[in-house]
Amino acid sequence: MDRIEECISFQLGKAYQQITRRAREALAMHGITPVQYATLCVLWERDGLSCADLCARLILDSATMTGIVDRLETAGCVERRRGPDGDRRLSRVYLTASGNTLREPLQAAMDAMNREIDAHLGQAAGAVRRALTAIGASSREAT
Amino acid sequence: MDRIEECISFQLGKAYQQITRRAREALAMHGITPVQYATLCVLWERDGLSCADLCARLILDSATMTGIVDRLETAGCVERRRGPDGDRRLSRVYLTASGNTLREPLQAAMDAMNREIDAHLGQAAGAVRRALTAIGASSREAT
DNA sequence: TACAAGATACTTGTATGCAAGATATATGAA
DNA sequence: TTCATATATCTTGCATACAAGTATCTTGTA
Repeated sequence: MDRIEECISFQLGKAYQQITRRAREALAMHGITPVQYATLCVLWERDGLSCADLCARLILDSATMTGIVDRLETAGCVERRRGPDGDRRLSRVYLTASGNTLREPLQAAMDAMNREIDAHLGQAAGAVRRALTAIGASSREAT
Repeated sequence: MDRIEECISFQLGKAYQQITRRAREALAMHGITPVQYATLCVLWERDGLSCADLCARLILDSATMTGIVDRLETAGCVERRRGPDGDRRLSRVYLTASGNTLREPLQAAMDAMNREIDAHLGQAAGAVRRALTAIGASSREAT
């Protein structure tokens, strides 16, 4: 394990870097970043989630989530609402009309990219997906 | 591809996030970050490289490299030297005694982690490594 | 030689990502 | 009721990561 290029942690990081770069380019014309897309994705599936819900789903720190929602709100894609009735600590995140309009083009772009990666992997795609999911889940419950 | 968890780009990102977290914990006692370790790794193999050499090897932006070398220099692991003889644009990065002392414990910690990941992947390790390397290399030359 | 073009490192601005802590709110026990 | 504790979000500080631009130096060419 002398050369850094032979470390699986390095290989994983560079693969991630490359995919992120391509996603950034694919989404740039809409002014959305990859992480912002992931956040919108969860909201398209179920609107009005709290920041804590989004953090759990996207496996992100609450400090990171605050900034992401801040920028999505500034961009006019979502808005925070703190219900005067419910728990006033919670700030629920709701899609705006603009946020919903982005769904079709963004999902089309990202689906195309993900399909391309799968095609690139060929028969190994299933094994790679299982391996990545296993690594991602490993010892997260042990924390 | 409705749920973000099913996108390979998301799975890749979360696997990377998990590995980075473990590497950060393994290196924290030495005050070194994962990227700083990768930089030292390259220098242990060949000392006195320029920033451009390090950028090419680690596939990083020169702006990122400046900050990493800054912090390694502040930590006393390396020092920059601009030869009065050679190309004065170049600033070569040299390991200090302290930087060399870190080699054994850091490589031991990271080798153990990488072996653990490989063991976790089992028979799929080879295919996963090849897939990650292929993704990492894809269309980088096309830029 | 003198200048255009390229290379090298650095700076600035923005966006994650996490650690640590602050603030406001809710909830349970005494 | 009242206070300790827990929760949800936000703030601050630091470390990547990249885009865009700057300053300095080198080199090829007229």
